[in-house]
Amino acid sequence: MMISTRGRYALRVLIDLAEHNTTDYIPLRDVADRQQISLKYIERIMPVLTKNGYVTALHGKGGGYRLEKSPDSCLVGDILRLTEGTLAPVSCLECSQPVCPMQQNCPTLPMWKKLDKMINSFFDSITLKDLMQKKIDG
Amino acid sequence: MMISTRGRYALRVLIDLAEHNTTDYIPLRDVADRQQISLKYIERIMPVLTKNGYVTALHGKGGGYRLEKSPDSCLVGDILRLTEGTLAPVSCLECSQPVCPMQQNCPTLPMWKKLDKMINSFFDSITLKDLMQKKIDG
DNA sequence: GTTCAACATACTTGAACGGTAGGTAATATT
DNA sequence: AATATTACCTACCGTTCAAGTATGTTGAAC
Repeated sequence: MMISTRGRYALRVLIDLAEHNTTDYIPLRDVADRQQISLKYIERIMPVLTKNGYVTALHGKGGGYRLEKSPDSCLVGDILRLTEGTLAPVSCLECSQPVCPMQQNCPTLPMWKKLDKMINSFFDSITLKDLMQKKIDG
Repeated sequence: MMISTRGRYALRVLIDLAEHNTTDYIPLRDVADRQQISLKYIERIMPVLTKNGYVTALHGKGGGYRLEKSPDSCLVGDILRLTEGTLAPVSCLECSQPVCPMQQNCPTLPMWKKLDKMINSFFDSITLKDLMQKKIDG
């Protein structure tokens, strides 16, 4: 599996925040209920979105999260890379992995690289707004 | 990770067999040495390629494997689906998984479906011969 | 100062990956 | 016939990761 629940949940939370956008802060409890996602699990994913300016968080009563960017300026690719770490379809392409001994003349490596580029530019061509407007035809 | 060593090794073994193609059978030992792949591990991957007509196997002394199809008739997509089981980039798309409760109006599902199609047709547009001729530009 | 919410840390459970070990079946050579 | 060689089969193993729980601590509003 290339894209885990981390990235998928993050997208759904951001969309949910956008759809219920007010000047108020929205408690994650509400989002989790609507999206049927474990609250405690998604709680651990949110800080990375806060630190990168996608949302602001407010502690305490009346607190919660508020979307800080307009949905049409949020690239799905950026959000996924942030939450997933990498979108590489094979471990050969991850810098964390030890270098493959066959890398120099591996006949398949160019194919993985090309796919990796395809995947990244696919996600970079889609914004949160596109998803909300169901502009993507599966 | 979407594509594990199973599929990647299978491709490399088939290419290796094609590159050393003779009328003889080639012992997997030789391929494993050249490709620096664990013999015992790849041994377990081969039978699915035998059963699907990609290679014929001969037991005993002088035995081994022989490629049965021409490299330009072997689609990378077929080989990967055979060895990996599925190329689905998210678990939502796997029929083995329980159905997602939000599936009906999930705003992200069409995107995953579109990506899935993209990935499958990408691999279906590449043959073993293309890989051997390094026709893919990463 | 109590309540509510974000944030932090540790732990758990299950599955998968990537392999190893040992044995059996089939074929060729001697 | 015996032996060597090779594919094939089954079981096991160690590590990592996904996904989620549990239990707090910090910060803000009332």
